[in-house]
Amino acid sequence: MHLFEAKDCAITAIDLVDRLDQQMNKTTVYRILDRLENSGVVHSFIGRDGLKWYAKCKGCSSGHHIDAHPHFQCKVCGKVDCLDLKISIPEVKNYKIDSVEIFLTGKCSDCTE
Amino acid sequence: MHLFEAKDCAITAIDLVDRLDQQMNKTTVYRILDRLENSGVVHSFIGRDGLKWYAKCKGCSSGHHIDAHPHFQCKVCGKVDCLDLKISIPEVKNYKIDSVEIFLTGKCSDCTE
DNA sequence: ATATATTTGCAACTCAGTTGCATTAACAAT
DNA sequence: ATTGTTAATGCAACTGAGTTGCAAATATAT
Ligand SMILES: [Mn+2]
Ligand SMILES: [Mn+2]
Ligand SMILES: [Zn+2]
Ligand SMILES: [Zn+2]
Repeated sequence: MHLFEAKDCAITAIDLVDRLDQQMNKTTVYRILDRLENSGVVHSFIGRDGLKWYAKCKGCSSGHHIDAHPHFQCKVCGKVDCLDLKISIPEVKNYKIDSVEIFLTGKCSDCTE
Repeated sequence: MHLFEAKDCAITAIDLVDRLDQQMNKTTVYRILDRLENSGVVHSFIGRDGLKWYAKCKGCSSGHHIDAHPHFQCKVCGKVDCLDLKISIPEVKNYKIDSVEIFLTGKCSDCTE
């Protein structure tokens, strides 16, 4: 749909709105993001600040997301990455777990001196 | 500070504001929550909807939170619980991980027929 | 009693995200 | 090409959680 998903790290909705300000309306950006998410092109998650982040999917299809990976935010540069990492959650008594969302924070390699 | 932390599951800030509407102003509720969090009485986290949730701490002290536990939201009743469960995150190359936030969704025991 | 610091109420504000509606662009059928 | 139908966009106004500034009220200290 749109090429602005060439980045391999995540980006906030507002950041996209800002960046595309000259090219399209903010409502349009949000609607395109919705469509991209529904069609399995991007996935979204909520950061510790409550903002919505988007990143491109790998191997998801329309209506079926398989993005169970953790996300990592660097406290120094603020960048958010999708981690290609499988985390297993043990069975929990009295709880039937369907989905897992993991948000890590720390320091990325660029910011480690 | 205030007694409304007798619940053992989590509660949203807006829910508290609503519930205390007759007794105090919403600004006051938010400020008390801030203080309670800073003093280690409650901890907060962001739900999948971007809302802020609060739950009482166990063994945290002023300025030092040790709430590394996962949170679970039931898709049916919407209730959010703190899980007394330790999840280990493996080392990840190029990332120095400081904090871990885990949000699970599924079905709680009350809602399993 | 008086001065000082802390807490509260209120209104106005911020800001990410949404909604309604009119306009435009894309697509099909004739 | 012309008309009709559908989907995509722009714009402005709205929503709702959370914040801020400031004045009024309470509490604490001297
Ligand atoms: Mn991701
Ligand atoms: Mn908790
Ligand atoms: Zn970094
Ligand atoms: Zn339930």
